[in-house]
Parts: sequence; C-alpha cells; structure tokens
Amino acid sequence: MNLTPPKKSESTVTRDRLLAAAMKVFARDGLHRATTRGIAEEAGVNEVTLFRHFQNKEGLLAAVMTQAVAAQAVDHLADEAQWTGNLKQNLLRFGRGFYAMLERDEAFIRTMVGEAGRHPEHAQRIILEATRPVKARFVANLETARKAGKVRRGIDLAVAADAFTGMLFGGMLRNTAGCSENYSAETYVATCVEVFAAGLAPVVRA
Amino acid sequence: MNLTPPKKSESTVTRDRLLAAAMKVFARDGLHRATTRGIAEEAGVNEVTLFRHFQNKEGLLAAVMTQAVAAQAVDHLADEAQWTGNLKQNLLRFGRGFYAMLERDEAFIRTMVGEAGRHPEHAQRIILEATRPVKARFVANLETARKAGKVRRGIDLAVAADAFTGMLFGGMLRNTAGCSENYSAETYVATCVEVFAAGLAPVVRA
DNA sequence: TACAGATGCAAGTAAGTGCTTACATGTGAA
DNA sequence: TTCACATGTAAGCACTTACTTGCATCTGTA
Repeated sequence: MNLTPPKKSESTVTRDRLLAAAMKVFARDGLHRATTRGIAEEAGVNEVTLFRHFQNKEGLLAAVMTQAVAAQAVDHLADEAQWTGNLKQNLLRFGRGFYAMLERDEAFIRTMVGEAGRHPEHAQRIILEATRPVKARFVANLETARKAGKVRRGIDLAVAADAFTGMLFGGMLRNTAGCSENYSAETYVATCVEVFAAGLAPVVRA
Repeated sequence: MNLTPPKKSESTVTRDRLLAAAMKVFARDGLHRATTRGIAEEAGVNEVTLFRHFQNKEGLLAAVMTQAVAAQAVDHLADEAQWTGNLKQNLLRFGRGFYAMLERDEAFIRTMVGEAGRHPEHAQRIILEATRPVKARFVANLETARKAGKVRRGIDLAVAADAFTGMLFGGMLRNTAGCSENYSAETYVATCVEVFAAGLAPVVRA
C-alpha cells in the first residue's frame, strides 16, 4: 500500500479544499454521520484522493482540528489598544464580537461540544489553544481596569472572565436552539454586559 | 380495553429497561453512533424486542426524549419556600444545585447540544419543557426580591435568569472538558454568584 | 520528448447497520 | 388444559460505510 503523502504545491490546493469540506461536513452532519464520500464530493475531489492525503477518516479529523485552531484568529477581540474609555463600553464591544464569532461557528461548536466526551484530548487542545490568547488579553485588560480603580477587589478575574464568556456561550447555545423567549440575541448580550459590568464595579460606600 | 391495569406487566418492565438503556447509550455514544444492538444488549433484552416496543430507532429516540423531560424534575431547585434570607445565599444554593444537575447529566446534555442542530424540534421541546418551571420560579423569586428592594430596576429579570443559568451551563461544559485552569467547579459557581448578585444589587447613592 | 507526481475512475471487500421473518419457549389467566 | 401474550433464538436482507486495488489520464519539469 502506498502511504507516502503527496507534498507538492499543487496538492496542497486539493488538501486545503478537502480540509474546508471536511470542516463543513463534520459541522453539518456530526463526526460520525459525516462520510468520506460526502466530504470528497463537497470538495469536488475523488474519494480516493482523500485517503491518499489523509490515511483514514481519523487522520482527516485530526488535520481539521489542527487547522481549526489556527483558523480562529479572533485575537483582535480583546485587543488592548481598543480598551479605552469606560469598562461597560469595552465589555459591550468585546461581548458583541465574541458572541458574533460563536454564532458564526455555531454548527462546528455544537459538534465539538457533543463530541468532546468522545475525543477529550482533541477537544481540550482545540478549546485551550483557540481561546487562550483571547482570554489572556481579556484578563489583562480587566486587571488594568482594576488598577485604574474601575474594578473592585475580591474577585479572581481569570474566573470572572470565564464566567463572562461562558455566559455568552451558554446563551448562544440556547438562542440558536430557539429556546429564548421574547428577546433577541442583542438583548441577551446587552443584559450580560449590564449585569457583569455592575457585578465588577467597585462598591460605593455611603 | 382494560381500564385498570395496576399491575406492572412484564412488558412495561422491559420497556422501561429499554428506555433507560437507550438514554445511557445515546448519551455515551451519540444518537447516530448508538446501535439498536448495543441498546438491546445494555438492557439485557433481545434486539427484536426493541423493535416490538418501538417501531424503529427514531421511535425509541422520541420515547427517550419524552421520558427525559419527565425524569428531570428539578423544580425544587427554585422552590420559593426556600427563598428567604439574603439574595446571595439563595443564588448560591440555587446555583450549586443547578450546576450539580448539569454535571450529573453531562453526557446526555452534550449529545443534546451536539444534536440540537439535527433535531431542532426535539431539542427545543426538551429544553423548554425541562427548564420552564425552574426558570419561571427562579424569575418569580428574583422579582419578589426586587419588590423587597434587593434588586435594582432597569434589568429584564427573565433575560438575567437565562444569563445566570447560561453562565453555569457554559462553565460546566468548559470545566468537564478539562479546560478550566487552576480553579474548581465550586470556585466557578461561587464567582458566578458573586458577580451576578453584585450585578443585580441596587445602586448605592452617596 | 520523457518522466514523475497528482488525480480520476471503476470495481470491490469486509464489516456494520436498521429492520424483518419464522419459529420456539415460558407464563399467567380463563 | 387451553390460549393469548411477551420474549428469545436464528437467520437473513438490503443497504451503507471505511478503505483498497489497479489502471488510465493529465500536467509541469528536466
């Protein structure tokens, strides 16, 4: 059997198309329901070519995961250069951007959540690597705000940051499932920011 | 037909064992990966018996969903009888109970999240029916607290309630995936409560 | 031109899947 | 006993899936 992966520049085009198609089909149909035939068809490529590039379906999945991490690139969301003015405005801008990103990748995120129990190491790596830089900057910005006296003490800001993103995350899953009654996604994000900002605000003493 | 069958027939026992096994295997392997053979084996029942009770795999899934809603029964979590004392303590008790429930049903919840895009009507129904009573009471309690002057105005408490549970939900998904660094689930819940309670607290004027 | 790597195409294999059919066994009630 | 009913056993069908093999075709380069 010939296992040597092709590695010329022309083949990388095919490889990329396969990766994009796999990402799409995996997200749409789930990891198990997705078929190599369907992925090859989506890529406009022969199924055999798929196996020539990635030895098997699992290899393809691993490549998709690895690429997905690099493709996220949402660092700008927490860019400290933009973190001026009052805390609430910053949280609102960050929250909106973060939520929009979650909504855009909803399908893929859902399958990741569902399959995380079956592929713990993959899921853990992808989540950590994809969110680490954003989270680090977000936390740093919160701590800067604290030094400026805009955030009270007594709260672990790393945990609070997870609480904030988790709030948006859980809300997005609920909203996109059609389980939010009588309010929009924007309302949800705004409420999250309102409560979170007030929750971090320094205590006013009479 | 016979109107009074108080005796639990043998058939009902088999049916319940199949439902329990299906719930377990669906949660463990995912809806598609789960096989009728595997479910029957888990139930200690012949595969043919499965098809005699539920016409097909989809019928079994529907029955599992229907039963899952009834099996939740976590209304007590937001029981107003317990909502005395200060708001933060109540939120902490509610939050801990809610989070524990999420953690207990993690596997099933994950597959539901993952499959929600493929079974929108089922997922929506199960989420709404399972969470509606809890949410209704939770919101009612928050509004009672507001009337007592413990919660500020200008916030839609129904949305805020979703934000709180969403925060716990998102955190549970992250924690159980091993993506929370350096802190425990209890710390997470406590931080959520700390921030949320402060976020709802009335504004103190100097 | 000659060659090598990348792809397409046709066909097939082994395994697994949902689901069915036919028949035998046990049990409780009339 | 007799009989209906729930279940077990064995076998199989029609289909899908991951993956393989062999060979033809194209394309860029030396």
